[in-house]
Amino acid sequence: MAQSDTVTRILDTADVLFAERGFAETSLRNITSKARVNLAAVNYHFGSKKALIQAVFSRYLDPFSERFHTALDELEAHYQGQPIPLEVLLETMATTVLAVPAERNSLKVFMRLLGLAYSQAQGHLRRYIQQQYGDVFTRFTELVRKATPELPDAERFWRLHFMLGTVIFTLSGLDALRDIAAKDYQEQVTVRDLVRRLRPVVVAAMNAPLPAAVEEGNHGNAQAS
Amino acid sequence: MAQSDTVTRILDTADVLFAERGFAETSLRNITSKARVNLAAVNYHFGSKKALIQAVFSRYLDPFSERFHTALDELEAHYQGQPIPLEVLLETMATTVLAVPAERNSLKVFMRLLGLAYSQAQGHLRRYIQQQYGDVFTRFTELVRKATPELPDAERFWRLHFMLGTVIFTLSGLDALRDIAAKDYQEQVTVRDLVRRLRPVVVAAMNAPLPAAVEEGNHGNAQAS
DNA sequence: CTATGTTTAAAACACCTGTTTTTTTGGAGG
DNA sequence: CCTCCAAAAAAACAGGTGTTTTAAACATAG
Repeated sequence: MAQSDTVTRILDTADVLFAERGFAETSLRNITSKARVNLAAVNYHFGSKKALIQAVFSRYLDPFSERFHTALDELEAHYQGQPIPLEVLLETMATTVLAVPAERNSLKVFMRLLGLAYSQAQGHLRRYIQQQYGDVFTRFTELVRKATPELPDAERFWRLHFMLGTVIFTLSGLDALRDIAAKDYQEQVTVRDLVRRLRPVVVAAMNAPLPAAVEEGNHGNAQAS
Repeated sequence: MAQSDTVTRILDTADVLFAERGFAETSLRNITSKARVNLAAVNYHFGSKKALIQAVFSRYLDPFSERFHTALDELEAHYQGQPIPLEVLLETMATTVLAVPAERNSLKVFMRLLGLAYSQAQGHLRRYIQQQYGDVFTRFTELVRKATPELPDAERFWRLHFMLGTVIFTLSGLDALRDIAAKDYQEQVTVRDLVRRLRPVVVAAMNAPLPAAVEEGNHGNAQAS
């Protein structure tokens, strides 16, 4: 066996188990026993469980960040300062996202981690991601801004996050949704199929008409927080 | 103190903590100590932690289910067999969702609980919800079906869940998004404001053109699962 | 070969988990 | 008064958690 075969086996197993059961519900003993590796190996090689989770995370985000940067480089070179159409930008992002975990079937882990990063209340994971990979996202949103000049900044911000919610929710809860879909319709969906379905929806959502101006009157559904 | 003040205090504390940290990350000792209630009270009054989680859900879903049924009754009576417009259906749902947790500021809790129910892999919560409240959802989707007759069933199913993801992600992670939004734009958004922004986006997403038919060729982005 | 430093293995550690059992409390009805 | 019983409190239980320590195996350089 190779020198750091243990590290790889831990990462691969953790990857699968995190996706199946979540982070808190997956114990180190679960991981190490399934990976046929000693329990102490995790703390030896990674330092802590939290660091293991980040390592699993980096294995997705590092290649994604790199590939997405070069993909955007190519796009910008091709369009030479002209605004890149929204469809092209979205397509590029989808392609890059799907290309990263193509070898494993663990797009779900990627999405779940992303979802966690946002939903974690104290938000230290969010800040870590923002700090580590924020520049790619900033670059992307800037290109989206040029592609949709008619959209107010705040509106674009929210719509992008609306769509982020759609993608994260759908792909991270894919197994659950697949169960429901399989019961009602016979169809067995693939991720490719889902992306095909997402495309027109996202484009239409981004290009939706602007919301009506705010009314002053309270129509009976006030909500404090 | 009233007789079952303990029960209420447990429920109130539990749903705040569940929403903040998730189910697995929230211990009974966390709940009982913050609620200033004895640890054994949870198992005494609810039977188990799992039953407590379901009780927290019921406190939101029972009133929601009831109100939504009567709201749909009124709509059906008014439209007398004619298809109810999609905008009206969505507006009714939004109104009902916002009406339920109006007394507390816990729409976030509600949304986060729903999101957790979907993302929890083992899915016992999801099955409980489907079993307990499936009929309201089925009734609603049936009305949506009549409102969008041109949409294939599977397509409508997925688009409804896309939008569910948008709403759950946005409202459950509202604090995080508000933080980001407040930093980049000065604006301080309210839930009302967000619903106003969501409306045209959701409508446009549901009415988006159908996706292109599947191509046979592999364009280099195959994805196993 | 012997030393050296890295990786694995086994055991122990301190703590936290949900649940159960035992004990005490505090009012009702007879 | 006293019994009775639901509710609360305190304590114990059995098992699981992440992490650390101690000991053995291993490969590699001198």
